[in-house]
Amino acid sequence: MAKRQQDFIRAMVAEDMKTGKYGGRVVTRFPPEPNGYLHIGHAKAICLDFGIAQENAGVCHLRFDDTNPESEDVKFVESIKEDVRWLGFDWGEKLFFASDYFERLYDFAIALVEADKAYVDSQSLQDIRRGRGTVTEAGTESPHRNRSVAENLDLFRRMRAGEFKDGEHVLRAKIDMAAKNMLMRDPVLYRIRHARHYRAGDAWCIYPLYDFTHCLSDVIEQITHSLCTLEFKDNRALYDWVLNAAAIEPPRPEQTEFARLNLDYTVLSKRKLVQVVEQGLVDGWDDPRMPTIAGLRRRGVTPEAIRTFCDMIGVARVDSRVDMEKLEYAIRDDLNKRVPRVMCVLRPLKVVILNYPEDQVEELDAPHYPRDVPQEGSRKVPFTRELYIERDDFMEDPPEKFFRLAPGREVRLRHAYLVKCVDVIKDDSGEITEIHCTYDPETKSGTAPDGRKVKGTVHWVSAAHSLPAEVRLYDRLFLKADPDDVAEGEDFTSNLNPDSKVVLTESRIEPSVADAPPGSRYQFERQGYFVSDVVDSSRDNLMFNRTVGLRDTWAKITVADSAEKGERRERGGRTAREGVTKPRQRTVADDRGASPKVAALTARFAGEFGLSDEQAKALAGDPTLATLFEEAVAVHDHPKTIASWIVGEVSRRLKEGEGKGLPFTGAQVAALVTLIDDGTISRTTAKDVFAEMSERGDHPVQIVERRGLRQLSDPKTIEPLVNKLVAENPDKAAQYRAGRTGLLGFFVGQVMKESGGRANPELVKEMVEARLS
RNA sequence: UGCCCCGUGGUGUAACUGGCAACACGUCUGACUCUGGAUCAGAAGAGUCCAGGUUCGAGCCCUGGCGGGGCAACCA
Repeated sequence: MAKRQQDFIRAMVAEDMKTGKYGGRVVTRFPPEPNGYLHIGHAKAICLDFGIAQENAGVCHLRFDDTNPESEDVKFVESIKEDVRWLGFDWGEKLFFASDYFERLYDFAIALVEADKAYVDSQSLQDIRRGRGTVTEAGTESPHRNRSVAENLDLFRRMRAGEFKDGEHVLRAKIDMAAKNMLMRDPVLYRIRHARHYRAGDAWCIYPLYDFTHCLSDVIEQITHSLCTLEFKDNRALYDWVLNAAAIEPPRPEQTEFARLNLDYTVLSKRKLVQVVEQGLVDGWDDPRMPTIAGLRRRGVTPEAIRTFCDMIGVARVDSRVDMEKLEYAIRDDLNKRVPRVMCVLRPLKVVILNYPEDQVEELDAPHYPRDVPQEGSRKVPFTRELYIERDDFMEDPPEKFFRLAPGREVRLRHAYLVKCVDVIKDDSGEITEIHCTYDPETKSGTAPDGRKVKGTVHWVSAAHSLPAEVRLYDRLFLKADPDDVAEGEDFTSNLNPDSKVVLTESRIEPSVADAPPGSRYQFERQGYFVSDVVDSSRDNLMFNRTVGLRDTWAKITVADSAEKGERRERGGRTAREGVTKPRQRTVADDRGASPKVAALTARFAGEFGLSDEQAKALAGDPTLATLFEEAVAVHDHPKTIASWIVGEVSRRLKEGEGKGLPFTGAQVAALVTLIDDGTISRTTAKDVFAEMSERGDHPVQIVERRGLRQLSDPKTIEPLVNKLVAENPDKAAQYRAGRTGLLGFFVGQVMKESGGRANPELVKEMVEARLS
């Protein structure tokens, strides 16, 4: 079974399920603020939140994070619900509103005040800002920071009671005005706003802020995994602080961040989307060029395609920009399998079949799907003397690789006869107005009885029977993959693609589509996927939106040819993150940052023990490590090995342990190194022993004896292992002998694993090399 | 400039506890075809930002650089 590749979040959830951290529960939430429309970036989050719940038999809540009365509205609540449902997700009964928690949040706040962990600040907005300091300078404490609990309580209650005007007071957490993390500099928790809330009405005049609301809402709803985007990374400390302050014990909700989606040639920030709509640069929120769910829907994209796309792009912690091609692939892949084919001529060119009877009409059978799509259905297409074909499908003077119609050439009319161009009619200005052809009545099957081959097939409609239609061709909204890549003084709107919408009003479509309801999707053969517009299209006024074009290798050839004539495109080559390294200048001596004491110690370690400057500095810089090192070298005189163990393994341990200290002494480290030096254990084993030592503080010698970890250095013990492995992997052995020497690692690694890490790796390596040579 | 996060083919993601750098999109061949679509077969393309170090062995561990992003709303 090919297991689906897991992203780091799914791996984490799986781990939590395994360890029973939340007793097997998985509860996620999708928490939009009802102040705008959802876009494809939200779709990624929705697929994650709902997807992970689904996969783990959990639930996902839809929670509106509606704590800002000034920007929120029911209309957004409704559109968000519609979009989530349309995407195919179901929140069941789990529809929540943060505004419904106002009373409970207020109680939490009161408790915080009572615990002296929050206070009412009466400074002006400007003073609060000023007092926060900057990223490089600590903030200053508010003069009101030390108000008594009783006074704070009184003030906060009166804030709620409406005794003050907007901005007169705020409730702030009492944390640390000097915190490196700006969010921890006594963040504002509540503010006064005499504004009507779309849901809570006038019940409140104080409103909680995000950092206070979100984490406690998660607690109220018993969320287990609170997933959000990377820009909330720094907020996590505050999230945890509030939970601690509210005395919420684990298992409790935990926040995990992932990278938001960036898509090529479009923008996905609420602010910018608002801007293009409000400046009238697009035709509203559901303009098919918009990356909004509403826009994509109107464009004809299916929810399945969006979900597939979200699966394809994965989830990670790195900012990235996804190719538009990936979305287009997902759309085509889905539509190919499900939509009927019809013929529509976008830019008509009249064709007269000279030898076809004037008033004859043949109803030709045309299947709705090609052979390779397992769907049934067909329709009749009327064939007559006068037809339209695509202007692009005729060239008077065609290049080599042009397979379509040209003077003297024969092509197949899709689902109909072979026709040959015999004449080209032009008007006074030289514009081609009409093509004259003859047809071969023997070729109704689409093939010629005499076996002659035609390379090209073109689509067509009957001039008399076809229906007029408007077709809108949509393309990427921006000219540049990164719309923000602009010259000084310009903004992203200067990168707008002027041709992102091309309206064709002269198009002709086959009559079979006449009665299909708006929103019907088709593939217009050889063109692309289209949908009849849900708002504009009607029986008498057919209008279609292009969802996405077909893959077009002909277009690629044309582009390539013209590029060949002009300058060659630059290919390959790294531009983005080229790491240029300046030569290192710094030495221990000129290390300005270090205190004199540390510098002296560094110099002593380097001099006395012959350590590298880097190593010496690493040791000297941390008192715990320095002491440990001195203890160890006093017992065992191998400073270099000891130093590398301490700098490498011990320091890592120290970081992971988060200030808990080390359960072992320098003497124990020395003992461990001694075991390595005298060959008692392999280094592989030593790491294992070290792990146990730092877990429980046992003496390495005891660990080795108890677990029987002595190194295997006898070739006779190792040989059978090597032989067995080589016998079991004849193909790999052959590849190795053929020169794929990278496989050495595989063989050595396997033997090491087989021996429980006890084999002497050098010996193993030698033996494997000898055995395979 | 302080703190935090992150650097793997052109793009997005994988790589178990250090052990064959994998998958998808895109690109390029070829086959097939009544859609220059789809499908099928195949290929090219990274030695993992750089420099050191530890190790038999490093994308993964350590040190230092470089590069990108986030944070100074009474927004979320």
